[in-house]
Amino acid sequence: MTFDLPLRGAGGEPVDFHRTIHSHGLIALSPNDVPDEGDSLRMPLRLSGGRSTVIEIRPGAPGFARVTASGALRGAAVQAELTARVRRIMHLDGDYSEFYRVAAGDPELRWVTRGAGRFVHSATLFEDVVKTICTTNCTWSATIRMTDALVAGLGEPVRGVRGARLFPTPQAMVKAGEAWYRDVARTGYRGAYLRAIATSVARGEIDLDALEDTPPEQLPDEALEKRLLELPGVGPYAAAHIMMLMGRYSRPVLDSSTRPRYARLSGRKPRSDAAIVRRFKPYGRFAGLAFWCYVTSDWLDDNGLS
DNA sequence: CGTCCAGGTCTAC
DNA sequence: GGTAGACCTGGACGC
Repeated sequence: MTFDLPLRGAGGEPVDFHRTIHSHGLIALSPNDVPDEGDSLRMPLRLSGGRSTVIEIRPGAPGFARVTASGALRGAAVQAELTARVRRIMHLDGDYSEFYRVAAGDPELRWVTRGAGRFVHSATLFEDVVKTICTTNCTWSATIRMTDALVAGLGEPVRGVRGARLFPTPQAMVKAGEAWYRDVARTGYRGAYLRAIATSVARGEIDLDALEDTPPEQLPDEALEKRLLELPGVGPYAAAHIMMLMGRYSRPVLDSSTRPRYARLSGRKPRSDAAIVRRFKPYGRFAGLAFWCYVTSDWLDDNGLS
């Protein structure tokens, strides 16, 4: 099944496909992929009715994304489901016009107004939480190794697509057992965190999807952060990171990668976290996103200060 | 071969 | 509420 999706935000703002799928590195982790030299996004999805597919999202006609889903999928209901999934993955229901309004007056971030800054979500928030844990206190190569092991060992195959697997369900991650995390996935001390989180989700003790679907008016960022910090292995860095992946952009992701990046790109000596927070204060609920765009502005080579 | 540390967090003061 | 020390792992270093 193939269909096109208009690339517009909820506020009518532009969405730059390329900048969106390169918003952060997490999206290239297994089982997702950014093939074709980074021009498309491939992602296995579990669908309703026990079906699964691998979708590929690529640039379509100007202003559109082209979505292709593997397998014998037919009918309006499936297309509606896929549309909803892709809208969530690309966060098309988010309104970034306020972010762009502030950025337009910021010479160092004016480039984002062309449609940058939208965070790509994984198939489920659970997947993004697990992957975030796998980024803590280790190198990126270790993150890749651990997520590869989780998918290869516990992910269900996608029928009809050779080699494709879904990200493991919470249930599968509970079932794996302590020894598997230690000896096979080699997740180190993170294994206990991953199992505990998977158990909470599987038992329904925490409903990540409900957290994501609750609007900020009902669940402000402060309260959301508090809930996330209750998860074992989730501290200030991980909470901010997960919140970004939920479209909650108030918290800057401060870690050993972004702090030096900020120092280098701003051409100033390393500054305190408080100074960073001050710099992006004008962005309000988008302060964390502004910081993220700032420290990743050299990821794509054509982001001159236009 | 030993030490250090990477996209931190937890626990114990 | 703020701050040392421990913590799995494995790649990068210095010796």
